[in-house]
Amino acid sequence: MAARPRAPVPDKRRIILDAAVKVFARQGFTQCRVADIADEAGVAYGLVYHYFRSKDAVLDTLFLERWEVMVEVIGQVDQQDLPAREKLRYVAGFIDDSYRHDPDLMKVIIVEVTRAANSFGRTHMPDIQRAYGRLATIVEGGMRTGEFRTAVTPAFAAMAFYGVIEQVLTQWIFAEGPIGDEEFDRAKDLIVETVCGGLNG
Amino acid sequence: MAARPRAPVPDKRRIILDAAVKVFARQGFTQCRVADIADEAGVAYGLVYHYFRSKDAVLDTLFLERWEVMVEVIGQVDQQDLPAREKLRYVAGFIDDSYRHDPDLMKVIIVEVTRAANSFGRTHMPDIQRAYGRLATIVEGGMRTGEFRTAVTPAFAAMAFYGVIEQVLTQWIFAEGPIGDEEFDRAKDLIVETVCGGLNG
DNA sequence: GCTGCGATTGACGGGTCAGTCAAGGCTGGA
DNA sequence: TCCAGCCTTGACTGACCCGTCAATCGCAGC
Repeated sequence: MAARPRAPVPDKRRIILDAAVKVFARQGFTQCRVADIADEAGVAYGLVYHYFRSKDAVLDTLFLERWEVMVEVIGQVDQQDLPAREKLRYVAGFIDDSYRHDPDLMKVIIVEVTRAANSFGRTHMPDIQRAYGRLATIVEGGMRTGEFRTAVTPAFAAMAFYGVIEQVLTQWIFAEGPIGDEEFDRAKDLIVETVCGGLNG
Repeated sequence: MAARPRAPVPDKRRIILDAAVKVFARQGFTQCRVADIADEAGVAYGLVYHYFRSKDAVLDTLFLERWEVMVEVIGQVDQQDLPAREKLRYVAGFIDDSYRHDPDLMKVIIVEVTRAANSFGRTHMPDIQRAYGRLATIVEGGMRTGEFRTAVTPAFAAMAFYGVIEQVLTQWIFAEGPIGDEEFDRAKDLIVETVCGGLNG
């Protein structure tokens, strides 16, 4: 694919997407108006509709852009020759870093999509399931080598693992101030330690 | 408090609340109109505003009604003389049964409140935190007796535990058909087995 | 039967907002 | 310089919906 021939310098489409992340994170998808996105982007109202079919399409684009990267990463981690626990640690670290790098985007993805059972969560269910499936494959590998117990199914373990991660992110989302670097670093380890090690002594 | 002197037989307030659960679960809080609630309840539009200050107040009432019971139960379980793991199992079972008994209500509570970081989740944060706090107390007790490792903090463990439970419910919420009894029964054990036992062999 | 009052009704006001569209701007090629 | 075509603008349309309110209902007590 050749470099895009047009788009002189300011990629308005990108500017609109970035503005939408901010606005969706601040006000929520439903509460915000398309005019808010346009204002945040410093662009006319109608331009949003030049680049996107609808308000929904803006969120769809944001979600897919990031989610597909994540699914890809999970798949690639599983290709590596590593203990399953290390693979999970890498995944937890990736999601953790995603939040650290762009908390607004992750907030939007989690709050407006992966947990929105009546709207975008339903339309993107196949994408979400794909991520679960790949996590389950990692767990399954760990069970095959005897590294993990088989007390629960790989699918259940994957769900639990992802549930813990989302809950950690949710805490951060609800938190008032910014999160410190130490907390980000610690979280990766705690997530894996909890899910793999368990509470029992 | 004496029995309410009025309210001949059909408690319209209750009917409206029950109808709201159905409608909120089916369409989501934002997507549904107050008229939908009134229609579902078989009641005039204005009556909703006779019993509730606003559409928001209907959801607040539904949430608090159930959430306060849950917080109370968690507190009482902790009073019992049981291993911490059994306490957690009881809590998981209670939430599990809550969903089994009234999936629509639990769906509404989770989707529209505990995970709604931009609206009701924020206003009810203190209530939600209270539940976390009580779970953490249970874990802390388990650590004091040596039953649980102290590899993670009680607060983190409580969060992880609750995260797994919510993720299980979320799966059910997203599922198309009804959930079988066996699956409900199995879930309680799997949740505790995962969080307490861990994946490592 | 009459009166008082809470329960109930549903049309309406006022405001909001997604998406459309016609017009104007800008740029690069001829 | 001129033209063609995409980029950009923002007022406008049509629809939607929350909450109000004036009117009506129906029961309880007298």
